[in-house]
Formats: sequence, structure tokens, C-alpha cells
Amino acid sequence: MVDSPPTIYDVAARAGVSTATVSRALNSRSSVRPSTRAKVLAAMEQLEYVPNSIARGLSSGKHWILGLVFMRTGSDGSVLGVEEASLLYTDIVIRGAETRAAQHGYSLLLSSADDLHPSNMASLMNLTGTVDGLILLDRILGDDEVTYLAKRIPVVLLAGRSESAAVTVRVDNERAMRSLAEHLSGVHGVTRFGLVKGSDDSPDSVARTRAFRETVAQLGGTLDDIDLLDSDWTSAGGESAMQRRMARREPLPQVFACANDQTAVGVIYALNAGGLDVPGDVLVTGFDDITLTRYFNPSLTTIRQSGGMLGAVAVDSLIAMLDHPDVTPPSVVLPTELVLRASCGCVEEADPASATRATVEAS
Amino acid sequence: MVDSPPTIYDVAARAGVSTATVSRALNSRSSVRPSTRAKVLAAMEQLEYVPNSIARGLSSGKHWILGLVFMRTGSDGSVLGVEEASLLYTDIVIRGAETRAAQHGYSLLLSSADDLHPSNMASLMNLTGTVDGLILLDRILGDDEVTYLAKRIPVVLLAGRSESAAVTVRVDNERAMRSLAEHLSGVHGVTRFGLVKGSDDSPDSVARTRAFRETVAQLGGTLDDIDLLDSDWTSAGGESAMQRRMARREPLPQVFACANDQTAVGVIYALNAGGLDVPGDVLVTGFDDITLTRYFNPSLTTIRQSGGMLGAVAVDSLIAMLDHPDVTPPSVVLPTELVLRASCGCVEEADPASATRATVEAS
DNA sequence: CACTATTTTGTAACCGGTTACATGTATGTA
DNA sequence: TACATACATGTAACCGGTTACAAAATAGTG
Repeated sequence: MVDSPPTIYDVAARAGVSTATVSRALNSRSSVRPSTRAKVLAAMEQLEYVPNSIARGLSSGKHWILGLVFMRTGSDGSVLGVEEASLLYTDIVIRGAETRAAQHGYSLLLSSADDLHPSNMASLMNLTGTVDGLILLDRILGDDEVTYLAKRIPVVLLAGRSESAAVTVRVDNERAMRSLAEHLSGVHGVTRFGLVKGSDDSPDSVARTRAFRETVAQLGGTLDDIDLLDSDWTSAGGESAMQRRMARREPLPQVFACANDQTAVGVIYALNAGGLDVPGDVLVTGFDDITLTRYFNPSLTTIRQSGGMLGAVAVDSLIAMLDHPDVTPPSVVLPTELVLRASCGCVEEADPASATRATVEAS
Repeated sequence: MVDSPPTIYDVAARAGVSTATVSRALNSRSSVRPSTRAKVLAAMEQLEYVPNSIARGLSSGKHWILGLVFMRTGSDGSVLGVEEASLLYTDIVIRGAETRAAQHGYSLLLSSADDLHPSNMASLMNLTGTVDGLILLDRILGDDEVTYLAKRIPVVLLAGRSESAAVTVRVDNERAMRSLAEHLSGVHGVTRFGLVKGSDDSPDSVARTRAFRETVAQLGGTLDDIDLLDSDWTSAGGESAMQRRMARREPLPQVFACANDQTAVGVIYALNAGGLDVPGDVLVTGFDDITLTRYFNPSLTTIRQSGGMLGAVAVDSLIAMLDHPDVTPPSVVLPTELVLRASCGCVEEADPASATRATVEAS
């Protein structure tokens, strides 16, 4: 059913030239006489020739493929686990990366890692020959492994730790959490803070937790251990974390800052189910500013980060490394923006679809 | 900085054998003396040899890569456009496909198409040599193009039209919309229906619209043209569509069935903004059952489809075609499930995270 | 027209594996 | 011990391109 496609030899034979000439006519590097090129192109046309990019990659060493490796967050690896963990920020990053890669003529090869299992390294090494460079999301590998990998192939770390040898692209979690805590303290008079974390193996979650904690301390507020809840980036995780917290029947803090928007949604749900009003009784904030939670009631105060930009910048950095192997591009820290909506007690905005909303440049 | 990795020749030289023996020791097809294999493995270990999968692919014709092509929905191709259109159902499908592909040892190569531009075909043909098979989401190509492509490489259509020559995997939009309309009519006594469509170039949207329209007619209900709203799968699209509808100041139908959950969220927002209550004044339903809208207030009545399963089944079909080139696997229609929640006027469920929710097997 | 410089094209090696076939070595049997 | 047979390994062609180098064709110059 699938017959073997024509090769460059077929084209050469048909055009009455050598394969070298066909190759030149295609890639138009060297000079080829116009009449010859015409012959070659005509032959390619007739044969419906499409160059085999694998073969091309083998000899040229250039594959026009970038690898993107991400963690299968909170999933047990089953397909159905996908549903629960899905529609997370990772997807926006992937889309952004793909879009930018496509603009540069690259394809994106997706590869997910289950956990920090050592076999990840082996499968990554296998990609080594297939892709021109790698983007690693989250904490796929240990620092030494990243360093080792980076010696073999250009690597960009997305939301990784910056101590690594590789180029890192991330958002400014520190500023973001600081501006959030300052807003809560300064505008809403919050002194008792709560935090719902993401997964502990995520550098983003760790950084956000630490920055928030430090700022709270600087502001003279408190963040008790009982109000530091573990979760897993999902709504269900946020909901059950808050259910457990409420079951302890200790007074709640004035605010729960959540590691991402999905978590915040689950937290709000649990609070409402417990008879508490947001923002009347407790304030809740998110992180990411995904589109849906703007339509939530109460609309979610959150920290906007551009996941698409994150992916795009990572691709840019990687391509820069490919184009200039001798220059190491700088690590990038993207800015964030505090978006004030109803869930922190700020005024309700007019329309989620409009761009006119109260924002504060994280500073 | 990146030094060239060891090849099979280096390993062969080090182990004192030929490359053929090294290859056999690796792939363990033919018999290799245990002592020899040990020598080879030791040499590979020492050199940190990783086989080049590109070279392997060239000679064996097997690349262990599946291509997944999707439309960059509603976006202008810019990275920032990603944010608006993001977190759509496509992402769940992609995740599901990736997960299943990984289980079979395949990687997933992502490629997005801007629109029905003819250049899509060209770039797809380029993938031909890189991937073992292709999954096409939505309406990337015309029927004849798909047929042409399928002659060159195994192709599975995801949510495509079934008239095509290729294997198709989709959900049962017809049954889903029928059971929804029947529920609305039978249980809630709806006679005037409204519908908010997805993009017109999506087979899913077209199928859902048609099935809904037909069932409404069979039930003796009405679906006026004025209540058939155009949108684009996004919340913002749903919101503005409903705003425009309300601006016409004609009486609203009793329900708006939306093409997906995101749209429903936007629609509800616009209705609320106009002073109308859901489900008190108007009923609204979605499609997909994404996790977040279970936490919405009102919780969203919707039709559950497993996007992860969709992607997984597409991968399964494709791999089946690769493993048995002579057998054409059957097209697959996955079932859906009507999930009754508050937005259609059914009882509020206890907890979104629990599995106990009122459902109706679409029949 | 002869000779050199330049452009166009061909030849063949190479990228890094796999594998058909040939050859060499270890077993079993007479 | 000699010979057939099975098994292990080596040789070399091949996958489909790219490209260094050489050769041929063309253009330019005295």
C-alpha cells in the first residue's frame, strides 16, 4: 500500500545529472546553471520527490528538530491520569515553544518523563542523536546529569534551578511572590498568611514558597506551618488540601496564596463548601492567569506569567546556541505581573475579555 | 563544547570485533557468544556509547517517531495568541497521545498547521521521511490530500470526517448531542433551544451542530437561526457571542448548548453580566468535561469525552498499522457520557473530586 | 588562438548504523 | 580422526542524502 518514495538518485537519473547537482539545485548553496536547475526541478516535480530529512540529517548533522522533555505531573502514567493533570500550565509552554520553533523551521519532539528515575537519562541520551537541542521542563534531571547532558547537546532548562551548568529560562517567582505579599499586607492589611504549594519536586513551587515565606517574614506577618499546605498543582489537590486544613478546626489565616490557578479554584471550592465566603471570609490568590479563571466567581486575583513566551524564549535561546555554538546565551528571567481581581478583595473588573484590568507591575 | 559522541566503529575497535557484531550484541536478534557480548557491552559502557537513532532509522527504515499535526486554533500564529487559545481540548489529546506513544516506545513529533493553506501539504510531506506515521487533528487537509498522503505513510484522522480514505478516530458527537437534547426536553421541558458553535472548520463542531439541530427537530422543539451563535471554542468567543445575542433584545431560548466547556463559561459570564441567572433564567451546557468547570458556580452540565483516550486510541490505531501494514484497522467512535450538574437545572453534586456524580450513559 | 581564471558538474567518500552473504570456528556423529 | 552441521563472526553493500576534491566546461585576457 505504501510504495517507496523516489530518492535523489531517481531525480538525478531522470534529470541526467549527478546526485551532487540535484542536491545543489535543492539547497542552492553553490552555483548551478539556471538551465540545469530547471531540469532538476522539473524532474523533482514529475517524480513528486520529497527529500528524506532523516538521510539529510545523517549527513549534515542538522535535523531541524528540538526536543522538549516534561514531567507527567501528578499522573500515574495511565492515559486516564492525563485528564486530571491536564490543562496545566505546561501545555501553554509547549504550545508557545512549538509555535516559535515552527517559525524558525524546527519541529518539536515531545518526550515525557515519569519521575526522577535514572532511566530518564538513558532515554534522553537516545534523543541525543535525533534532536538538535533539548529543552528540559521542571526538574527532570539532577544538576550533574544536566551538566553531563549539556556536554553532548545544547540544553535549555525551563523553570529549572539556575545553579546548573545549562542555560536557564524561568519567570521571576521571587518578585512575583514579593509583590503579592506586599499587596496583601499593604492594601488588605493581611498579617496571617497561608500558602498552598505545588509539587515539591518543582523548582517553581520551591522558589515561590521560599520567596513568599521570606517576604511575609520581612513584612512582619506570620506563615504558620499548619497554613503551609501541600498540593500537586491540580484543583482536586487544592480542594482536598483545604478540606484537610479545615478539618483541623484551627482558625484560618486571612489569605491562602496558591501555587497556581487550578489549585486556587479547588481551594475556593472547598472554602465555599465549608460555608466560607471568598473574599468575604478568606482571600485566595492564584498564579499563572489562565484564561478560564478570569470568568470564575469570584474572579481570581493572580500573577500573570506568559507561558507561551516562556516556551518561545526557551526555543530562542536554544536556537541561538545552535547558530552560535561558541557563545553561551544568558539565562533569562521573565517578568510577571500582579493581576488584581475579586478574590483578594479588590474591585471586580468590568470584563474578562477586555484588556482593561487593574494590574500592578511586579516590582 | 560539544564533542562528537562515540560511534559503533569506536565500540567495535575497542571490543576487538566488527561493527556487525556490535550491532547484533545490541539488538540481540542473532546469536552472539556470551563472552563476546560481554566484551562489547563493556566497551559500550566505557565509551558511554549511545546508538545514533537517526542513523539507525536511515538503515532500518524505522524511526520510532509518530507525527501529530494540529491546527493552531483561533490564533494568528503569534506566541501571545497562544495564551488566549490555550488550554483547549487539543492539549489533553496531545498528552494522551504522547503518554500512549511513550508506552510503546515511540516519541511524538508535534507540528502545527496554520490553516488550510496548501503549504501545509508540503511541510507534511517533509515529515514523511522523519516519522513512521501521522495523526492529523481536525481538518488539516482536504479529503483528496489525505488520501494522497495516506498512500505514502500511515495516517490516522482524529476528529476528521469519516468519508476520507484514512482511518478515523472520533467521539460519538451524534449520540452525545441527541442525549443532551433529549434530557433537556424530557427532564427540563425545554422547547426553545439555542446553540453556540465552535469553529466552522472543525468537523466536531459541524457534527455537533447538525446532530443537535436534527434531534431538536425530532423532539418538536425549535432552534431559530438567531439562537445559533458563532464562536471559536474560547471563553472570550462565547462571551462576545452572547453579548451580541443579548444586544438584539429578542427573547432568549431556554437553553444554550455550547460547543465546549470554555465557550459555556464565557456564555454564562455574559448572561450573568446581563443580569440573568444560570440555571434560573437560562440553562447552559458544555462539552468535554474539563476539570476546572466542575468547580465552577454553577457547576457545568456537560458531555464527557475522554480526550486522553482519544489520543491514545489514535496512537494505538497508528501503531497497529505500522505493525501490520496489510491490515487496515477499523475506524473508532468513542462513547461519550452526559454529566448532569447544576447549569442545566439538575441537582448540585456533592464534590467535584469524587466520582459520585449524576451521569447518564449517552444512548 | 593559447592560456589562465572561473564557474559548473561529476566522482566518491562519508554520516552511523543494519544486514545479506561469506567465512571461520565450535559442536555432533560416524 | 574426518566430515557434516550449527553457530559465531567478519566483509561489504546499502539506506539517502551532503560535500571535499577533481575534472570539465565556460569565460576572460593578452
